[in-house]
Amino acid sequence: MTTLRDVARAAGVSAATASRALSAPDSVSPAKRQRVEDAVADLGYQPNRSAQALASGRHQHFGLVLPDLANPSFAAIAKGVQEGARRDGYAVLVADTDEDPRAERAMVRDLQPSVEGLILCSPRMTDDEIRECADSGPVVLVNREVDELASVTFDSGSGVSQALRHLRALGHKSVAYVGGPAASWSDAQRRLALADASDIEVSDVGPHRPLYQGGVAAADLALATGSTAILCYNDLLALGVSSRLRARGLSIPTDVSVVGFDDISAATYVEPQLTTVAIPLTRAGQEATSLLSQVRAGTAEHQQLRLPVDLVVRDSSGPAPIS
Amino acid sequence: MTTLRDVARAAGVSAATASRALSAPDSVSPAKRQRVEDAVADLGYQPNRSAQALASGRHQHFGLVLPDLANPSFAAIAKGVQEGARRDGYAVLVADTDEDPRAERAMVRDLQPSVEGLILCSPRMTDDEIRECADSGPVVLVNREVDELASVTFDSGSGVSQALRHLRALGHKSVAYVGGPAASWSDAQRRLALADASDIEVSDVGPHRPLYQGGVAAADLALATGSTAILCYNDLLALGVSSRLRARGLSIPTDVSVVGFDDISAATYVEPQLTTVAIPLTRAGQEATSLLSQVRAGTAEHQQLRLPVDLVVRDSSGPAPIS
DNA sequence: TTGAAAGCGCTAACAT
DNA sequence: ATGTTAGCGCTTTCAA
Repeated sequence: MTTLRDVARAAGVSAATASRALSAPDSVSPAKRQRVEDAVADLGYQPNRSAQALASGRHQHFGLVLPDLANPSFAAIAKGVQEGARRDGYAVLVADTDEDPRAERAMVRDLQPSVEGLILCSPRMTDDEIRECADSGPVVLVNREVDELASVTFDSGSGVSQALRHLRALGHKSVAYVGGPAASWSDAQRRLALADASDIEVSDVGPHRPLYQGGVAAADLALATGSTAILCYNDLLALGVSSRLRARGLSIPTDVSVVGFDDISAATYVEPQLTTVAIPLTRAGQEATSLLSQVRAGTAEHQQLRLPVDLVVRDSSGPAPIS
Repeated sequence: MTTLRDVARAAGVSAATASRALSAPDSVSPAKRQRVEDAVADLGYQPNRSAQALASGRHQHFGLVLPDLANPSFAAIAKGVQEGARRDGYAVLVADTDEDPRAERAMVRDLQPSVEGLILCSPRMTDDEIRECADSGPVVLVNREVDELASVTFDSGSGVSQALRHLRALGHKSVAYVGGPAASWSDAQRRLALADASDIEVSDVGPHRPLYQGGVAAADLALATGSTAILCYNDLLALGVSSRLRARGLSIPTDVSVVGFDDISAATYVEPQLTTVAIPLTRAGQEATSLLSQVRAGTAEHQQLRLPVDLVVRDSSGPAPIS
């Protein structure tokens, strides 16, 4: 184990100078800086991160807490967080809560002491719990808004409107909404926008686990509403719905139109390709890290970023059947 | 910031006793232990991880380096690593290399000083580079084997054999192989098994990025070989191949059979559902953490775990067309 | 610009 | 079982 003292000794300078040569090169004479750099290379010196962290109070770690890494939407956000963090010189501690709010709370507590800031992705906790978390350290929310806290969200309202206008233009007069987790903020957002819809009848099919199997289960409920179109909380659900519908002998979009949310890549793997509201997941992850840096700097106490979303029309939506 | 000294003072004990009360409760009298626990609760004490790490040399962090978080196979492995690590009381630093071997090398170097061990998932580096990494700290490989290093892999050979037997039984006499990244160890393994095939003619369609688009591009090449079946390096590729084939007016499995590798969930979202070799991805992640613990303990220097795989027959494979 | 010195908060001998 | 003590390796005042 070669330490900074070894480097300093080899370079014939003090430990302090060696430290400075590495962290603030301009505050050291070129000659000594060079000697230090050479010594570092010679000895293959690797700074001890724990010691740096302890002495400086900075560990260059961000934490990311999300409900499910295997969910492509969250994976995409995680990827964005990665990129952003790396760009800013941070490493990312990832915690997967398996959609469990209790585990979420616990993991936040575990993580918080070892990171400089936390990104909570689609947290399932209550607002109050989230506020508690934010009291213990810098926090940025993704896909959720809580008063006074920094967050990156998506304009779900606009997404719902775009989807509804699209369906209305195709002649649909009724749409069933297959909801996501009851505790989901973005699901609530979507319901809000749905409630505003005046020119189309909306039937709520209730909450579902935001997974393919949930969609399979929801399909029959949605169909029973007599709606000619089905809007889903996310693509996984929409994929499940489509599959079950086809299994029941219905044709998409001839008999019923299906629209999802997220635009995960699997949306284009299926036949017919899924019409969906595209959400800039990866970008959200990147923005979240930038925001987190700002929150730490006190520059963006409670900035709420709302990213635009876009309806991507593919083949799963078509004219309403002539009744 | 409340420190252990504060807790000790509040509990009327020394810092050492407070420390012990928390890390080795049995080495402290029940009375004092209780007082310490109360003080911790009262003051809301959170240990400083950096200080613990510096003093003890253990930071309770594992590192996970993988090519692409957005790839469902790697996400599944990451999820397993998460679970395993958490079970063992470790947090996980994740680094996404974006399939870039250079980035991979750099990230390993960055990460290594801040973790107690590294899990390298499908590394794209050369064997020698990997050995270098292993010289700087405990390392476990996933989906790759290097002499003398601990690893968790899948029995690709058996997977290929199972797929080939299946196709052979269906009357296929020729199969095209759509390969993965040229630098991929598991791709090489599959090619090895393919070379052993005696009762079926194998055409190699060359390496491809292991993504849906790669499959779309590969489909025409595969078809041009005149094979009646196509085996793909992974499901993403198989999905892309299937899609392109359908677009060209071919029917699966009537005209051509398609078999993938991995059994990602999207394999069941599509029509026809994909016949594929199921790989215990999440389990591999868990096993990797266990192995890493053992490697650290010196208990499993170079254990090489090879997990069994299973052909899952669905609807994308069928009898060879009558020529 | 440089070095000496004082910790950061904790753990781990060691002595009791 | 408990307290005392001495660091872990680094950063960062403070003086020079």
